[in-house]
Amino acid sequence: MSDLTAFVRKLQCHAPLSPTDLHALEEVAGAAHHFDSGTSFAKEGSPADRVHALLSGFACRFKLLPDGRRQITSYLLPGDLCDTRTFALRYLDQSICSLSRVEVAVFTREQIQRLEQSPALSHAFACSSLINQAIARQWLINVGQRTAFERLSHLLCEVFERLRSVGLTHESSCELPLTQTEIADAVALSAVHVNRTLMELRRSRLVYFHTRHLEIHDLPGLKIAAGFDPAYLYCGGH
Amino acid sequence: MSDLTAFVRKLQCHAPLSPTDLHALEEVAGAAHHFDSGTSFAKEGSPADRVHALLSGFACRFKLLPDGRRQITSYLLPGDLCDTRTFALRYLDQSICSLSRVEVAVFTREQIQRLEQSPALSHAFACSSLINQAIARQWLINVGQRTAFERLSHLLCEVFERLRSVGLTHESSCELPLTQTEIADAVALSAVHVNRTLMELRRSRLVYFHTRHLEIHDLPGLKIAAGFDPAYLYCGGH
DNA sequence: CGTAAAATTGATCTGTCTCAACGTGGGTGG
DNA sequence: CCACCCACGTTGAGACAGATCAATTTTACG
Repeated sequence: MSDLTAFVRKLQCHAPLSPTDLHALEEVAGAAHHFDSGTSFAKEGSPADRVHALLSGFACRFKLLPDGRRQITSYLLPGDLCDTRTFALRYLDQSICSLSRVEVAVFTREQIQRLEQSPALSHAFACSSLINQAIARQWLINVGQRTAFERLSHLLCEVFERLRSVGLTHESSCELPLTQTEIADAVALSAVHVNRTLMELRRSRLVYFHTRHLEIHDLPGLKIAAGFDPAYLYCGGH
Repeated sequence: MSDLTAFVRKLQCHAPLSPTDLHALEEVAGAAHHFDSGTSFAKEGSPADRVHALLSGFACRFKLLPDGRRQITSYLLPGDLCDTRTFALRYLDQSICSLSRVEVAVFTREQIQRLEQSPALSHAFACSSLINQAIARQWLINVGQRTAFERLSHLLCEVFERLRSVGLTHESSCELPLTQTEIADAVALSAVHVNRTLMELRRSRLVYFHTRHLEIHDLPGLKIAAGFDPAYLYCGGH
């Protein structure tokens, strides 16, 4: 039996789930799949016949350019769900790859249809999709307009808030199983410059990131440096 | 009575619409709204109680940073539709602003619900949302990984294909009512550099853009320069 | 026509990249 | 349990794509 805590907690940010809803989710989620770090469990060009929910660990969507440049277009954190309307298109336009050991619930079209008969679940799925779109737009703003320092600050604020909404932070720290290269490909900087900028964040006494562990020393300061407004994450509640 | 041609044509790329569907659309679209260039007809922070479809003209979503930097996060071209699930969230996270004189159909929640009772329309709306998401991801890749020359090439390829799918191109030219500044804020370059790069595209005999009119002299060459793969636009058909 | 917005061009500056070397820590096999 | 190894992180120096600043020209439009 897999642990749906993060997933359920995230959905409950958007709509109160009835015991029936919870039961339906549990039944359908069934046995979760486990994948090691670095596994592409959804592949660009393959049929769009499954929807994934990440139960634990980190994953990402990305695209490779022919010459090797890579852009990570989103991080999937515990509780995150792919768009339930994916079935409308024939094939996936991007791969999803685990960045750590992950636990993934896989839903078929029929299962999603069944779940969406519950207004609460249907509403929560819709919110989830819209928020993912808002996050994607924020990433575009990040990469398009912000300096390296602001960019990293913003990304760290966002990830911290998203993890907090599913209970995966302590007071002001969290696990962040990402290499500096994986951060670099998300914010569109070189790994070298990410390293230098993380140093600068440390020197500014805002953030300390080491061995996949993030400590935020001054969250208000970090938010100001980033120009971070958490409204788009709708973590507050219904 | 407003002209739904572009909108209908776009939906028909995704699902064959029955006469009943067409009739329902026409009835509901009713009188379109007209706005002059530079009008924000949907405002960040305002209640998400309407869905817009652009019938003619150009518009964009954007976000301003406090110090004036602006990122355009998407262009809305004739036939484009905002996500029909917008109602799931309380307020809009971005403004939509016309870039030319536009004609906009406005739908209420009830109208969308009625339309979505048709499986064909519901499917077409879902496709539309997913394609908009794919476009947003392409823009992130564009801004994150491509050089100025590739970036502009890619944007022009994309816009040209999108306009072509709604019949708004001639053999190899189209109207593009955008200033170089508006292009600059979409691809995250300075207006000066957009200008220089457009010159370079011209010198390369790929593209000639002048007085809001785009002529593509070598579409295959432009696609290669851009690394453009139109699959994500699903313009082909069902 | 006159005027303001948009496009064009040149000169200079800078944030970030690239290349290259070196440090470090955790896992593996002997 | 030690030694090696490899991925990851760190640091320095130099290069460059694109930004910025500042004219000047062209275009759109009342």
